[in-house]
Amino acid sequence: MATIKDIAKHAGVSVTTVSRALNGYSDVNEKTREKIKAVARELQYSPNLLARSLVMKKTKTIGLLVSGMRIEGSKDNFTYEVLCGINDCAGEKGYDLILFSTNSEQQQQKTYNQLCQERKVDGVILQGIKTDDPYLKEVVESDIPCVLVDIPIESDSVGYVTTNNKQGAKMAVDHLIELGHRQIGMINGHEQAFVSKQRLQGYQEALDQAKIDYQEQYVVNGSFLESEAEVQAEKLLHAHPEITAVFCASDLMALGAMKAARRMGKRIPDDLSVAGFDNIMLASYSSPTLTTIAQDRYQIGFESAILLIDMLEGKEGTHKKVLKTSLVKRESTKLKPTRSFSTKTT
Amino acid sequence: MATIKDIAKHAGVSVTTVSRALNGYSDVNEKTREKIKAVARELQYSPNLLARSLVMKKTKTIGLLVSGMRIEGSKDNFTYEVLCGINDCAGEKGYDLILFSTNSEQQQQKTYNQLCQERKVDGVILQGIKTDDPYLKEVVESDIPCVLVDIPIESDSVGYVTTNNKQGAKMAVDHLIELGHRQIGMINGHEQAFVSKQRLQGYQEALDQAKIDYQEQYVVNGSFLESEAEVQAEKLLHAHPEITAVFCASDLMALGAMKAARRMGKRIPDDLSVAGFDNIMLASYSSPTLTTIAQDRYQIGFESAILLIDMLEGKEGTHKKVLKTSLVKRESTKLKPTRSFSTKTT
DNA sequence: ATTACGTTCCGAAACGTTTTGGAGGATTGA
DNA sequence: TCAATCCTCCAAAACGTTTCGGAACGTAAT
Repeated sequence: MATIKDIAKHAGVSVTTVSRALNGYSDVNEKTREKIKAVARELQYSPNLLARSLVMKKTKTIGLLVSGMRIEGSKDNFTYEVLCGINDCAGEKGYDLILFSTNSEQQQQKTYNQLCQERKVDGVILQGIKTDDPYLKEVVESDIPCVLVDIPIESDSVGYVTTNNKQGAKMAVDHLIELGHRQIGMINGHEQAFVSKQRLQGYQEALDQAKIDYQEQYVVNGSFLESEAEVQAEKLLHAHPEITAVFCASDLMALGAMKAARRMGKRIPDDLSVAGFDNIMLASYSSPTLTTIAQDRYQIGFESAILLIDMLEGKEGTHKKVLKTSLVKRESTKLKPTRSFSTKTT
Repeated sequence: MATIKDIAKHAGVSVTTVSRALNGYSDVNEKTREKIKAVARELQYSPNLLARSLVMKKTKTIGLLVSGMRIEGSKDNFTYEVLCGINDCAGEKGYDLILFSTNSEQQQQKTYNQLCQERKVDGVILQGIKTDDPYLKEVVESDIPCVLVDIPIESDSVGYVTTNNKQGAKMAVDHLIELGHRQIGMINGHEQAFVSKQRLQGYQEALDQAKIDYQEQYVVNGSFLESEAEVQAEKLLHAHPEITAVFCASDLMALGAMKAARRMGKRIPDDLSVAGFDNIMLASYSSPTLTTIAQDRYQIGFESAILLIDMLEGKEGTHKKVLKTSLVKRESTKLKPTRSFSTKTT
């Protein structure tokens, strides 16, 4: 409630002096600075950031544009964990987060630029948008600094953070190959996701390296949905009963695939090995527990915030960060059964 | 970039007229209004909300003070799902959300009032704070409109949304009693949570109604943590081997309890029935799947936002909302085994 | 005595809006 | 014809900051 004017009046100085005193400028006598600080404390003064931002043209605010802020996101926790990372980093560096709800109609009504300019955010982090999202084009054309999660686009004003999806996928498939599998299916996400392309590349590279021919019909799309993966897996396994292992581009889809397999009377991992991607919470609670590629969603968020804030504060350097993955071996993958009775698990 | 002044210049009118035209006032000729709108479109004008808020003393922004915004929150998804609800409702009503990071040091450095006054939020929703949190006192003393999640405090400027915890707990225990159990333990949360008190009341009421004596030593605290619940459950079951069923104040703790029981050689549900509270994702994926009390976290968030916005817009009426729960029967609870071989499941 | 400089302060403009209190002209009613 | 009313429009103040340019004064150097 108390403004800088009130302080000026009480302390018998000008508003200029109050402002400069409170902001630590050197051209104010220490005596009067103390006096001013005392008055400020007494009046419970807290600066009006709106007014400050208006003149400074900085809001110390970063916008968060999340496309998948829905309740279904509860299964994997991608959005939430990324958010935690962003929040922690932003908090450390003195930035506040403002959430843009971009659900349904709003998306059409206000353009990306309008959203950002109205609220005057210093920069933006975008998560969960698809490659064909109308926002994406706006983002790269706009000159508002922004960081994309899982979309590899880089320019003066846009950077990105992602996991090394190709390497991760390759690790998963390598693991299946090591276990003796040669007929390995893949359940991918959808065309509108960069990560899908990259994970497919990793899958192909692993096969290639093991001198296994890539078979297009071994790869189906499950839209990153458990239910859709279930039906696609069933189709796939029916059409190609020779498949003994399947790599899924997400854990959720792996759970769907396991459901399908079980319904078809295939035991996991004895008849079919399944590997996922993400290492979500459920992966360690499902039965059997799921072998998967771990990606650190919290760190993705944290690094995104670091990257953005570095950009905002004019630090030079590359605007991208690619995080490592790791293989988490659990129960859902196993040595391929051979005619000789070798059924030892790894 | 373009301001109201630019539009005024281009359209040959005053800024007053531009403002009034764009905001739909009636004292501007339709012809000139159209002209102004056209110019605004052409210049890609978007209003500076900072400036507007400064003079209007409304920011159309609601603050979100979340205490448990940590990565562990990934297991139950309380925070995330509440957030989704808030976000959706706020989006519908034209409010944006600003996240206050209140981690560690920040908490001491800035008071609740400072946080809110600086950013000039219209109102606040608080989630995950404990009854002994320093913020809580500030909240009730402050006159900034706010809504508390799961803390039943009501006044002119503060309201709350919560689940009917007592009723929910009673339903769970009623269910166990119906299954024939008489020795029923409880693993509660901790003293700093209102919900713990309420769930304990529900437990007691159910026992009371079934004419079962309440035994203090049958109730232990697991701090809402899976690990802590595991050790407390083990102690409890060791000390009182006659217990055949246990009601846990959260699903996470129920999972911990099941782990403990299994390690002690008790089969679930054959030797021990376990019921939880929350109906988190994991409850339907664990094995055995968990009988639990469902509470709608999304709706908690949604209703919180409704309540707050109603308060902000001056709607009269009560400032509280208590949501219903429902019992979800799954595999972890079963008829108490009797001497006669009746082991039919419900 | 004059100049130069350092310290400490302040007035006023600026940021981009909304809103108050009218002004000017056209229309209407008597 | 005069007054009242309506329709359009506008100048200026206000919101709470920061910052530019300089003022006032004292001290040190010449």
